[in-house]
Amino acid sequence: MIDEINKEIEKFLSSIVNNKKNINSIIKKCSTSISDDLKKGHITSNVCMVAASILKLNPKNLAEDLKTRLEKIDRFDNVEIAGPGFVNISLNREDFVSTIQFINKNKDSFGSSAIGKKNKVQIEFVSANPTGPLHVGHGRGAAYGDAIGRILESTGSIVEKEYYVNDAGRQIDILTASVILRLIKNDISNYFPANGYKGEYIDEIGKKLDKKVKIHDFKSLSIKTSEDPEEEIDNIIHELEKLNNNSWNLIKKFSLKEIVKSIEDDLKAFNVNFDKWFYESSLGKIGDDSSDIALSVNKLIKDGHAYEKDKAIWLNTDISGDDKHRVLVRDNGKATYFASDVAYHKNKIDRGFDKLINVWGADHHGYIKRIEASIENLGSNKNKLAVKLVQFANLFKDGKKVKMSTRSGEFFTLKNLIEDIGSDAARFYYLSKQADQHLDFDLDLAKSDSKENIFYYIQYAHARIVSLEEKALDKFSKINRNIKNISSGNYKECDNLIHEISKFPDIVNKSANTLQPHVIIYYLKDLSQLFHSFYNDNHVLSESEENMQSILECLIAVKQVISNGLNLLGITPMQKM
RNA sequence: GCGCCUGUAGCUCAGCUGGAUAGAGCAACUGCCUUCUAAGCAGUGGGUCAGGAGUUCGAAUCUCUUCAGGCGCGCCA
Repeated sequence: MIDEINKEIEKFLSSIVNNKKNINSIIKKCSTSISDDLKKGHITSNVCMVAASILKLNPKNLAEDLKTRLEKIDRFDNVEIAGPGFVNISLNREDFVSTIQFINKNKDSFGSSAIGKKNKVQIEFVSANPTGPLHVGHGRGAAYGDAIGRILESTGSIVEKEYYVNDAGRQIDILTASVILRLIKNDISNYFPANGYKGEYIDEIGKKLDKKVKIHDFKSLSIKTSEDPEEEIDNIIHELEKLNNNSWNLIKKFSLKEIVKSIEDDLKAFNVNFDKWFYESSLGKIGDDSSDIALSVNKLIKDGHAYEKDKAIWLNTDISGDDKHRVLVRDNGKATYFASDVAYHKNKIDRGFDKLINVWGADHHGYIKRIEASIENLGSNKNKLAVKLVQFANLFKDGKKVKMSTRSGEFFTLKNLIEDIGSDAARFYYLSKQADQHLDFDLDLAKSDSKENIFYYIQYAHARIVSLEEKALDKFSKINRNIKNISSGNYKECDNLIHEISKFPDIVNKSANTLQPHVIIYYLKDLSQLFHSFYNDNHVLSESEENMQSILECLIAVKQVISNGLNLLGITPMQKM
């Protein structure tokens, strides 16, 4: 329908403007869309105001001309000029109402589109270090990355979701040392380094360890304490590796596997599934010329973007406006984490994605420019990469902020959260605010049974419709669904609802274009509000059979839209409450 | 010091590719359950959109600036 109007607008513009360029810039700037409120007609356009400002003409005169053109089309009931020059169009009733049948015919696919043009999009998210369970901070990134994955997929992109496992760094050595030290703690008088991982999960891993792994050798560990805790733990790692290299490697491999598995399980419980788990270690070592990491660094050197200085290798990041050059290979010959990341991004680009989306914690924003520089320097376009920052979420319980400290091993894990309020409510609240802004996550609110709890407010609308359907079937045993009485105008109480559900595809597209799932939440809240209001004003089951046939057809469409919206957020609609 | 983000009703937030009277929920006050789920509905009050300047037919939205808050600025990961 809007396409048809747009065509008419184009015809109109070419009848008053000669300059093709002007026409295009007007079309690009103006918007013709479903009106926010029925008082403004079904469809509204600001094209006359935009055209007026570019052409230096009077917007109201333009609107008059456009109005006379549009009035000739009999699918429109009424065309009005409002405010400074808006053109508001009312469709004829049959067209307006037809959206109900359209929804009920398309069911789950209503709202989906092809605007993604089958572009291959890769979303990398969570990617928490595999050194312990996911905590509530990771949950937000998980909910966000997964939701935009679903939204992009439904709007026609081909999405691959990936978790980057940092298994190559020093953190994994610390993890391994922590497991061993806990296992032999009685033999070395309970010693434990300040920077080791202390959570219970460390003991759990130890308990599961295969009996064939010999920990006996480690008992002879001599501890060199140090002022610098980093140095101290490095010494311990070095000693342990020396005592029994074979067992060290086995324990390391096992610990990593256990943690990755537990992360995967937690994410599954959170309704988040990855297509690929990419291991940093698969990028190889800098000393191996055939490894991804060496190939990347060598290419950068060869192309003149990286250079040696003070025995280290630096990347020139000027191209992205980074404030200084960054080290790829340290003066001791070891590659930095950044070098791995450069290789990883090269790997992603080589896999042929049209778009890369990185979901990062907001504390990494200083890292964006150097990655962009590396992408440009590797001969690709930095616009292929979109980094979406996710701010930390503060957790509130009993009105108080929950303190979290990774160091002490005391933190609210994602698993705790899911057990406490459920995966659906957790996802909902994570997504209820723009991702790059601070979120206060109120656990009490998420469990409360008031209207303030929007999660239940929306679910309640869905459940109420399910219940109405059942009750109506009980009453009439069979319902011949049709929209005759709505279509004829005999029954108009649903009009607000019909108008609202017709907005849904636009909302999904907006959410996809801006990568903001929260617009769907706010939309669902508005739709639910209209439904609850309708529900209170109209006693559906006491309507005539003919009215009820139409009403149910409409409410089933409303239910479908709520369900589709929730599904895009990875949330299961409730059938009953 | 530099960079990024934020400042909208008492509170928590929408609205921000410029557009019609700036919206919701909570809190306060007032109504609505012998009928479909009251986890609901209807109503009242509440705003110099942090301050200032600019761009224009039009600014919460764009630009500059001041103030306030958050975060980041390693040969850590």
